[in-house]
Amino acid sequence: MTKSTTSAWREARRQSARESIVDAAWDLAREEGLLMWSLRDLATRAGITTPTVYAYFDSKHAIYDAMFGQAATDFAEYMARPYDVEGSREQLFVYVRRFFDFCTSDVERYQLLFQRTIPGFTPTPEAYAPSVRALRTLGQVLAENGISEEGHLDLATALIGGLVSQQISNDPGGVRWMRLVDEAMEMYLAHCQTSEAGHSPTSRSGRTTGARG
Amino acid sequence: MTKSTTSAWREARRQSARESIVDAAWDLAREEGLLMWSLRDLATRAGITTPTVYAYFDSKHAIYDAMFGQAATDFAEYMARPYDVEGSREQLFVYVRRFFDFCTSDVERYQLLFQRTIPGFTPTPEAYAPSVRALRTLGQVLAENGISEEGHLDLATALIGGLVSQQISNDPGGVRWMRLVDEAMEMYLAHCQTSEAGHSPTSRSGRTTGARG
DNA sequence: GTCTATAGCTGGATAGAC
DNA sequence: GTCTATCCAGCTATAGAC
Repeated sequence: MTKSTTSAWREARRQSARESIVDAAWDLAREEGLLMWSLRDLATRAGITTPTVYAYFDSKHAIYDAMFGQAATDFAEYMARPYDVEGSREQLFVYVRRFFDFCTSDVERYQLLFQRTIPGFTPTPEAYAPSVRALRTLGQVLAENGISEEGHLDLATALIGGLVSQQISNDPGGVRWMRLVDEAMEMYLAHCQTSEAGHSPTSRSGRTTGARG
Repeated sequence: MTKSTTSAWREARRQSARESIVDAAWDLAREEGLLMWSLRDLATRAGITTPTVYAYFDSKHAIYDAMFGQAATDFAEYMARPYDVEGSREQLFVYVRRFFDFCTSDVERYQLLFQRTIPGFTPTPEAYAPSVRALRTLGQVLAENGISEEGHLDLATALIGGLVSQQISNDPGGVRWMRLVDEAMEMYLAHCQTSEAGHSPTSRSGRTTGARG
C-alpha cells in the first residue's frame, strides 16, 4: 500500500514534469511557429537541459503528439460545453460559432490540430480520438436540422473551414470573416433544408448512409 | 550590333539555365514537399553543384521567389483563357471550376501560391502581381452577377477556398468536394442575389443572361 | 561559370559521470 | 533524473583554383 501510493506519487510527478515541458513547447510554438523551435530552445525555456527532455519524451515527434493530444482534449471539452439554447437551429449556430472561435483564438493550435503542417508527423490514434468524437457532433447537430446527406455534411465542413481559414490567413485577430458566420449558416440551411425537405422530418430518424445521387 | 546580339544571347542562355534550376526545384518540391528539399538535392537534380546554383540565385528564398513568380504567371494564364460560355452566371461557374481545378491539380503549387507555408518567405511584389490581377477577376465576375457587397466577396473566397482545401486535405486526387462546386455556387448565388436584389445598379434579376454585353 | 573543398552553424539524439 | 560534453548529420553559403 505504501508502495503503491509512492509509485502513484512518482507517476504524478512525472506527468507534471511532462506537462510543463509541453507547456513550454506551446509557448515556443506560439512565439516562433510550430516548426521553428528546437529541443535546445525547449529545454532552456523549461529550465532543464536537452538530455532531460529525453527522459520524458522519446523524440521531438513524441512531443508533438503530446501537444496534439492536449489540443484535441481542449477541443473536445470546448465543444462539449452545455448548449444553453433552445431548438436545433440555434444549437447549430452556437456549435459553429464555437468552432470558429476555438480555431481563430489560437492559430498554432489550429494548425497542429486541423492542418497537416508538420512533416512526417501523424498523431497516434489515442491522441486523435477526442478530436474525432467532437467532430462527429457536427453530423448529429446537422441531422437534427434535417440535414443528413453526405454531400451536405461535406459542404458544411468546407464552408466553415473556409471561413476559419480566411480569417486566420487574411485578417488575423480581426472579425472580417467572423461576422459572416451566421449569414453563411443561414445560406447553408436555406439551401440544404430545401434540398432535403421530405427526406427526413426533423430529428432522430434521419438516414445517414447511402444517400448519394 | 554583334555585341548586342551576343549579349542578348547570353542573357537568354542565362534565363534558360535559371528556368531549368526552377524546374528541378519544382520536381523536388512535388516529390518531397515544399520545405523538405535542400540546395544539395537541387544541384544534383539539376546536374550541377551547389556553388553553381549561387551563380543564378542569391539564396534559397530567391529560388522560392522564382517558383512563386512562375506559379503566379501560370495561374494568371490559366484563369485568363477565353470563356466560351454565354451569360455572366455560366461565366462565374466556369471561373470557379477552373480555380478549383488549378488548385487541386498541383498541391505544392497551391501551397506556395495561396498558403503561407514557408517560414520567413514573402513573395516580392513583382512575383505577386499576376496573382493579384487574376484574383481581381473574381470580383468582376461576381459584379456582373449583381454581387458587389464586400462581405459577399469574402463569403465567396471562403466558400471556394474551403472546397479546395477540403478536397486537397481529405480526398487528394478524388472528387468528393469537386462534385459539390456547382451546388455550392448555386447556393451562394441564390443567397447573395436575393440579398442584394435592388441594391445593385448592374443587375436586378436573379438569373442573368448575357449581362456582359 | 563551374568546379573542389570547406567554413560555420544548427539540428536531433547519446554516453556516461553523478 | 539530471547534468556536462559530445557525436554526427544536415543545412546554407562562401573561398578560391581553373
